[in-house]
Amino acid sequence: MTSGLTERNKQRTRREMAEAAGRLFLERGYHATTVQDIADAADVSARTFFRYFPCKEDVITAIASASMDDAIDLLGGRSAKEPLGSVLTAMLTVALASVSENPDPVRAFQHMLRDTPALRGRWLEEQRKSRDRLAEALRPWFSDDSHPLAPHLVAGAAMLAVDEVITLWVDDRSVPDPLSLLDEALHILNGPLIFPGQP
Amino acid sequence: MTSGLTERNKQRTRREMAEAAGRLFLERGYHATTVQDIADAADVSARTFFRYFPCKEDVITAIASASMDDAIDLLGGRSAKEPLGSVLTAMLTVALASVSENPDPVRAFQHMLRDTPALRGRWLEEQRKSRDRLAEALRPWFSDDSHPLAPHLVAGAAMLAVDEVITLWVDDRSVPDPLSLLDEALHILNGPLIFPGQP
DNA sequence: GCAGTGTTGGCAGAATCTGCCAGGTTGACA
DNA sequence: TGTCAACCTGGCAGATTCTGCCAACACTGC
Repeated sequence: MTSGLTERNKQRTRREMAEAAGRLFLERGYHATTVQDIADAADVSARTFFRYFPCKEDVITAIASASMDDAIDLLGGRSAKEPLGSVLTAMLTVALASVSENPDPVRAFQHMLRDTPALRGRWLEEQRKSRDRLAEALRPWFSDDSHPLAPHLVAGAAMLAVDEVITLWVDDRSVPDPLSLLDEALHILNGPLIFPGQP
Repeated sequence: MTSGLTERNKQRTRREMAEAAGRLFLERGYHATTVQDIADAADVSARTFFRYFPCKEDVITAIASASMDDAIDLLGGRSAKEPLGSVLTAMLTVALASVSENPDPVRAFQHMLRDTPALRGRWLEEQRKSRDRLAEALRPWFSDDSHPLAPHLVAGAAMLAVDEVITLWVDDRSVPDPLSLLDEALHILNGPLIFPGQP
């Protein structure tokens, strides 16, 4: 059963390890945190850690996927008759919600990511997976005779906008509101950006 | 001296290690290849390997950066008076050159990458760095009063097109020519893709 | 309750990565 | 050409990451 005690215990253990890892990485850095430290903080053995995550780096993906998953799930409840632009902006607003709500922890986390190549790679890979899932979720908004790359390009453009907005926002404290910046980015992407003369 | 014997020996050692690693990864897989194997194939000690690359995964970046670097360097010799579209297509043609010229090794390498999360992360990180370098190289094509995100979004869109084209090409052997597919992707990105109604 | 399945912990061992030092090679100068 | 300083290399010890194995325990379904 998916709602049995065993399953709930596993989810709890997984969540506790991910939270402990995120906290310890922020406190003392990735390399200064051993798997034993994370296991101790989550009150399990180091051997159990590797049963939940293939390697130490992978614990970051449990954190990375969470935010985007909520946003992508939102598309399932939307009708394909709504304009693509509305559902995209609604989804990206959800994706940026945690950024607007508690900016300081997000900034610290992004700085930690930037300074840790081992984690950055996994983070980017998780982003890449979210891009593919988003493309799949957007398929109902495209007709059968549209180009096979179209959903992937739209999904990629959306993820690109979020990525660049966050990148700018993390280092520039004068950026007032990530959401309005995102809106500007989306409208630039919507215009003729490769061949400026040809609309 | 940058042209001394010592420097040339170092470059040769680095190249031999990268080539040996790429060959061994393809032959027997990433995890089945130890650093000792790579060092033996390049005729150095394992200790020396870690003097050239911070970790085993990083040997892949020496291969990843090469292709895009040539393409981006091409922008330095172009005038900012040329249309953005022309220089972008010229650059991306260079970037896809090795794909068109020897497709089979590139396909095998991409499959190996896809099946090896540890390498995929580093590959994506190198792609992300190339994106930033490309955005910087594109700056002359943007006026001072254009949006600060504009070069980054154009660079990101270009890299996105290449990425999705290669992803489709790797698995679908019916794709005739990656270059014409790239052209289609660029024109889709150039159109109103987020808000289809508003050009 | 009881058998069956699945999860956990501990241990041994391989592989990755680092600090350290001794020995050899290279490059600059006389 | 000879000498010295700087650098590169190899080897070793040790910490950490990650895996295979087995026994003990907890949960599930009857």
